[in-house]
Amino acid sequence: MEAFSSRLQEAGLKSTKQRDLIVERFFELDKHINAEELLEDVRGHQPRIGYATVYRTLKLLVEQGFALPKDFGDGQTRYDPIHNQDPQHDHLICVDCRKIIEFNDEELARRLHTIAEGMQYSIRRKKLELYAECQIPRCPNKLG
Amino acid sequence: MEAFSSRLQEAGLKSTKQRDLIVERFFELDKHINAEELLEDVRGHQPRIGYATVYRTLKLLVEQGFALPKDFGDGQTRYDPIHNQDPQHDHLICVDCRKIIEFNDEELARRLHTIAEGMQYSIRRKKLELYAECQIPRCPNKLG
DNA sequence: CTATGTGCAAAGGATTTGCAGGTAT
DNA sequence: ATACCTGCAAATCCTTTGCACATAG
Repeated sequence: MEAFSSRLQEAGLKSTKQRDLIVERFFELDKHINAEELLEDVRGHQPRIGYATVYRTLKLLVEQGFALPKDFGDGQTRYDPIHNQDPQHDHLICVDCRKIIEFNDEELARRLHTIAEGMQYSIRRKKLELYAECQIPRCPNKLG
Repeated sequence: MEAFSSRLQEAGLKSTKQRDLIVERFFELDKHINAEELLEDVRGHQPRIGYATVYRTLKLLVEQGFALPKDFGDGQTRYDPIHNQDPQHDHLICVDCRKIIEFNDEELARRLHTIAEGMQYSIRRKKLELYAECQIPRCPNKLG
């Protein structure tokens, strides 16, 4: 993503082949990935890349507003790529199979805005996760 | 809380003075506390209590449904006591002073229910946090 | 009695940092 | 040239575990 490259330049930071690869793969994979998974993927292209570089690049992406750290309660931080076209979505996590579904709801957004306003606050960002069970009997996603 | 004591007995677990103290203080303090803060408080009463006991007791409280672990992104797990009278609330976190405000909204709850239903899911639990900025000019809570 | 709990210290897992080279600009 | 980056390993932070002793039921 060239938006990221130009942001780097503005900040006086450098473009390196490791960093570029990590960022490229991060956006191509386009899922709620964690550092370990990203490292593994990236090592398929450049085997000598280390943990530190992946963590440092992810932190950079977060600082520059290209990724959002997420904690789904499994002990590791996952990172959600921000494609600047899409509005910020929420998540529904299946309690049975751990599938993560993204959603967006205008009415919900309006309500949250109203709630915050009522308390004299303006929302900067939010975290909304619904942990839910599939209603379909004998759902194919169900584990165990 | 005696509800907790009886739950312990049912599970064949024991009541000890450390455990009782930790649980008592946890509910008295009644805030989004982390293990370290709770340990510190409890050591004011029994200086020899160790980290492990606090962590083990908190885990017990969570397992038995008396506390909810929360991650507000500051690297530590905080625990929210569940007073069985109150319905499960959400949080608004001030991005300036980190104050945590609890809230409840019926219309919001209905909307979330509708959203999940539309995707063929039933909500088991949710995590909703609004990170927001105070609208009051020169808010006294503002840091820095 | 004997299963469960405690305190300590050591282990664990995820993430960060220090350092001695590398390498973009 | 000279910041900035990298890889490695060591360090750090929060949390869990192993173990020998203590204690509740």
